[in-house]
Amino acid sequence: MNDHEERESVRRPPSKRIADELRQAIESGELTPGAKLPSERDLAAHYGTARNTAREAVRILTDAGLVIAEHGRGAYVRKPQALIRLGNDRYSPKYRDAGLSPFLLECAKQGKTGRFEVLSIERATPPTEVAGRLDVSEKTKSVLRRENVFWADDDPVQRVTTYIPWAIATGTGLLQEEVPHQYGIHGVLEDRGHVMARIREEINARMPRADEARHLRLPPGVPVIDVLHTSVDQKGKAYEVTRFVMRADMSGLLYDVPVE
Amino acid sequence: MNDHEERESVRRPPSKRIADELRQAIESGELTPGAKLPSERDLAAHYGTARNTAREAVRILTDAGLVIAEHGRGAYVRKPQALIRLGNDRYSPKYRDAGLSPFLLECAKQGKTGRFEVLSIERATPPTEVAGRLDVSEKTKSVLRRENVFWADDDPVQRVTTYIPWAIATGTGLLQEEVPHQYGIHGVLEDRGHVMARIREEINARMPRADEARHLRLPPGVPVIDVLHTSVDQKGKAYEVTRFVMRADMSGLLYDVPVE
DNA sequence: GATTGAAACTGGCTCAAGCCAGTTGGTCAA
DNA sequence: TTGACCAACTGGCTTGAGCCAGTTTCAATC
Repeated sequence: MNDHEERESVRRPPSKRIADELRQAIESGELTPGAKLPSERDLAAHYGTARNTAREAVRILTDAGLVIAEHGRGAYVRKPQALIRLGNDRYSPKYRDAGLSPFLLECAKQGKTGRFEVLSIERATPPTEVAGRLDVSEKTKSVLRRENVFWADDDPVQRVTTYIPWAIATGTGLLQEEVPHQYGIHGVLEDRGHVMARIREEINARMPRADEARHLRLPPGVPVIDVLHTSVDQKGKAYEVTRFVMRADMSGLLYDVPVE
Repeated sequence: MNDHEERESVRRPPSKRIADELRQAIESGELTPGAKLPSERDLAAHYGTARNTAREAVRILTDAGLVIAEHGRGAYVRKPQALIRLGNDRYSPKYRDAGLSPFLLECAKQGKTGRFEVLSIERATPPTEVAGRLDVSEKTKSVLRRENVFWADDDPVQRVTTYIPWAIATGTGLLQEEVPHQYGIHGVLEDRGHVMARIREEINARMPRADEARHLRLPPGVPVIDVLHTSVDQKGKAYEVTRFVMRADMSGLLYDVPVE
């Protein structure tokens, strides 16, 4: 649009530029799932390109699974969908007994050095699937969100996002003190008697989002394994939701974890 | 090309028809991995279409992962590559003790009815990865190959291909008698004292081949889980190689199998 | 013999136009 | 009210042209 942008992306072909803008609109929530995209002819007119070019942009999004095109009707933003659902299970708490997180223990078993990098700790509004599990109060809809990247030697292997209801995070004084990395927030909560079981609710393989691909240094076209954990107490009340996103080719670190 | 074909595929667009022919050439082995495809301009001239149409055909194969296009060099048949490698492990022989194959037992657990359909039993030359494991004699390179489709209720879930060295298949009289379906060739060999351990050597997720998609009734774009087993005796000599290809969304039937 | 450089290839991407085939919503007649 | 039909939309696919940017090859030059 302006000089500045053109200089930076001078070689970005128009089809990809249009796709970028549409993708941005989708990922930012401006275009919600189910929303209809402008028709190919409208896109072409709006961006001043041939219809073929606009069509190519839509195709890029279709290939990426963000959009579904219906002959005669239009193109629509797709509801998120897993490529593979591998199954559900529970896993044992024996790793805590060993004094290590499962990830670090697996790294050690495989002769690698595991470490954490904290990307952010902040107050946030949880995504719907997390809010639903956590039963966050409708008024506040507020959680403590922490994002980590886990490394095995020099490879970024896992991205971990943890969500805890804001009331619990403040009520337990989680924010007032240093959180030991090797246990994570999960471990601190457990020390306070909050967590009794951790349920591995969903295991999926899917294509990574742009930021995930960046953090995990993924080449294009490589899928990730996506695991959603919920931590519950004896009464089944959820205190924590954790999402692991990991390089599929490193998932031995995940799947070698013994099943209860 | 001729009247007959045109009547049958009158509505198949040229781009897809070209893609079909190239795919056929690749899957039949006429174009081996690494082979160079004709250039887009040559394809267009050969089929009497615009270059864009030939280009679209190549793109279809690129999207399907069969071909890789290199700017300035050409398009080449890709070497088969796994999308995801999940890991290696061994699994226990306890299912035989239960008198059921793992598949049937899992079906029962999940309240489904499991059954087999035999597609073929024949003498064949094994693919290289199987020949390598089986250590088949260089001269004959001959195995007994059996192909099954496994059903859970009315869903085709698994396709199973079993390879046994021809000498063993004949030596044990496997061909002279009815092979009990619930055990498979593996079970018959075990009865004869041949099989001591079954090693799950590779677990991959990948896109299905055309025939696999057909047998498993897979919609386009859905990946499969691909597991390669090798059965060995005490001395580590391989007697059988089995390949399981299953719907990824039914793989609970596989992954719920306890690990030793 | 080594280096350079141009020509002849390759795929990447776009344009402007057109026809086909589905979907949708309205109009008009029964 | 119901049904048939048509017009205006949608995406699917093709054409034939052109320019760009990589790679390869080979002949001319150093």
